[in-house]
Amino acid sequence: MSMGNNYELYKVFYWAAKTGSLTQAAKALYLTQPSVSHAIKQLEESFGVSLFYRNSKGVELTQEGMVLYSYIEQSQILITLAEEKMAALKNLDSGELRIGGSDSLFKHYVLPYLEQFHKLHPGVKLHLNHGTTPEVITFLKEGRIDLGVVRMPIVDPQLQVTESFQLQDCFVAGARYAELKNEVLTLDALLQYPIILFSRNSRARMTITELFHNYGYSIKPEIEVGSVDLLIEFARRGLGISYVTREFVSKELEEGSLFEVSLDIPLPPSHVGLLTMRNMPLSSAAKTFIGLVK
Amino acid sequence: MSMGNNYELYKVFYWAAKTGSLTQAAKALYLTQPSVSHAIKQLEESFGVSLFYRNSKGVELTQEGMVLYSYIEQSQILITLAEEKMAALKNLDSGELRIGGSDSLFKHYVLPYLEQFHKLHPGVKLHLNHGTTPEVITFLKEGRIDLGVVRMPIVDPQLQVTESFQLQDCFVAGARYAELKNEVLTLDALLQYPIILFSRNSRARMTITELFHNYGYSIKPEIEVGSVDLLIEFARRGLGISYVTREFVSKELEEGSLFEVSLDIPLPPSHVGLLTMRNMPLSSAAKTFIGLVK
DNA sequence: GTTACCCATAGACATGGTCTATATCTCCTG
DNA sequence: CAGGAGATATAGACCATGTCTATGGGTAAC
Repeated sequence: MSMGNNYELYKVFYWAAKTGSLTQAAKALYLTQPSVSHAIKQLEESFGVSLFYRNSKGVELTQEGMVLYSYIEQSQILITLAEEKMAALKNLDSGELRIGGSDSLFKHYVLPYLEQFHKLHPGVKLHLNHGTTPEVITFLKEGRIDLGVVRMPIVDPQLQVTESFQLQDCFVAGARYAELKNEVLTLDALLQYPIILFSRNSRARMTITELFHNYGYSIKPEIEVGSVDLLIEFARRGLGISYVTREFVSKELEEGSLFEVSLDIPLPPSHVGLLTMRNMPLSSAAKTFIGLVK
Repeated sequence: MSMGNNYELYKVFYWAAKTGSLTQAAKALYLTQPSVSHAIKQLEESFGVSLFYRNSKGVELTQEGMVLYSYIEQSQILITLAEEKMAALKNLDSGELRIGGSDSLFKHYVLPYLEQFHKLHPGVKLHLNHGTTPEVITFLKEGRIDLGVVRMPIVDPQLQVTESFQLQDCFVAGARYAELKNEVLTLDALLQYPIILFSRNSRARMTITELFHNYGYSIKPEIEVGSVDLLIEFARRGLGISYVTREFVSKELEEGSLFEVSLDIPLPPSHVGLLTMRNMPLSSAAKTFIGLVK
């Protein structure tokens, strides 16, 4: 009575019962007939019960064998489904990809990659969770997202950071300030104009504030807004000069509804990073997506 | 991509996921922690996917691991149920016993054993299929019954016969023929009385016919009936002398409503045999029942 | 009678699962 | 901050056991 069989035996039993032949079962399992015979015997001895009638045509389940089969069949089917499902997850025929980040980064930066990814792997469900950088980091640590897309720099020993893309922030203005189009302004000159900045707690805002401070100036916005779309819109309507990421206004720059205001100092580039948990395995979907971005 | 894992790995995975700890899983499976660690790693490599996050407190399922677990959990539960069920069948806490035979043998011979068996193993369902000897043999060969209870002799190479009990056939009469009570009749004398026999195709009928034939007589019944009950009833009512199995009329003999008619020749005993298929494994229930009878 | 197809058995062999020993990491505690 | 407790990972040795080949026996069909 050593209950607790090697579960491998059930696989053999399943095929023997299903095919009604130890020989056929052996072929299905890429084994030899004696191996199957031996396996069935082991099961029978462990249960102390005969599972098959042996006859010249093959084997047939006994009453007890049928009882066992009724359980094992379901069990084996589930395992087969599990293996298929795992293969699907691996091949990205299925599964999900959960990304966290800010709306503007999603819209202007992540979207094309997502489209590409979705085209390649339409079976993978996409979940976008928007939030601020600290929120995204929390999501990551709670396992609610697979990766985060945020502005650099991030310093957190638990996080793996992949700097993936460089963005260039700049000042832009609309037709109202057309006279600045071919000028190169000093900081002092710039500050004569009304400035529109992103709200106080954003990384871009902190960066530009610090930069001006280093040059001995203090930048105080006329207008503060909470979304990149508003930064763009206000600049277009001539309410002031907006500090935005150049890549996010490429359309407006092309069509001429906005132009870049040149300065006599270089503005620091900002980096976008992909955040993942360090020492945590990535899902196939996340791995593939990151590969796509790089 | 060598899909087709050793199913034993799923058992390990199940316990690791269930306990949230490789160490605990190892204890549950009577393995060491490195063995479990190794097993999980094999699964992960075969799927090309991480199944667990490892942390200092133990392990936690990844998204993919959860998917796998949702299948494997059911599968393992089914296997556990299967093993419990098989143990129950072995212990005769469950299962069924299917016996074929004639109604009279059931009533007069098998019943006490069935009662005893049922008392010992109330979980085993009993199925009685009545039929003639050839029918019972057919049932056996078709696997519709586990064993048959019939009169001997049976000659069939496919059948295993266990002679289990000896019955003595005899002639009995009722009050109407009270004058024979202390007589010892010759066959000749007996044949002066009306004889009641079982129907033509029964083994008892053939036996007695042949016996008389060997002594140079021909026995021709006044009345032929199709059941033992009628044989008894007719004799009691004085319609003639019935040839019955003594053990089947023990009650009537005791209470005096019938008495045995002695003859000057010995009547051959008849044997009841338990029939099973030769070279076919017996269910636990059948094995136990046969043991009980012997 | 003979062929062909089953399953059972025996015994040799080698794969691979399991072990011990050790490393590494994290968390918690004094 | 050092050190202990407890978690998993790794390396390497060993031997159990699963698998094979070879063979036997039985039955059905031609």
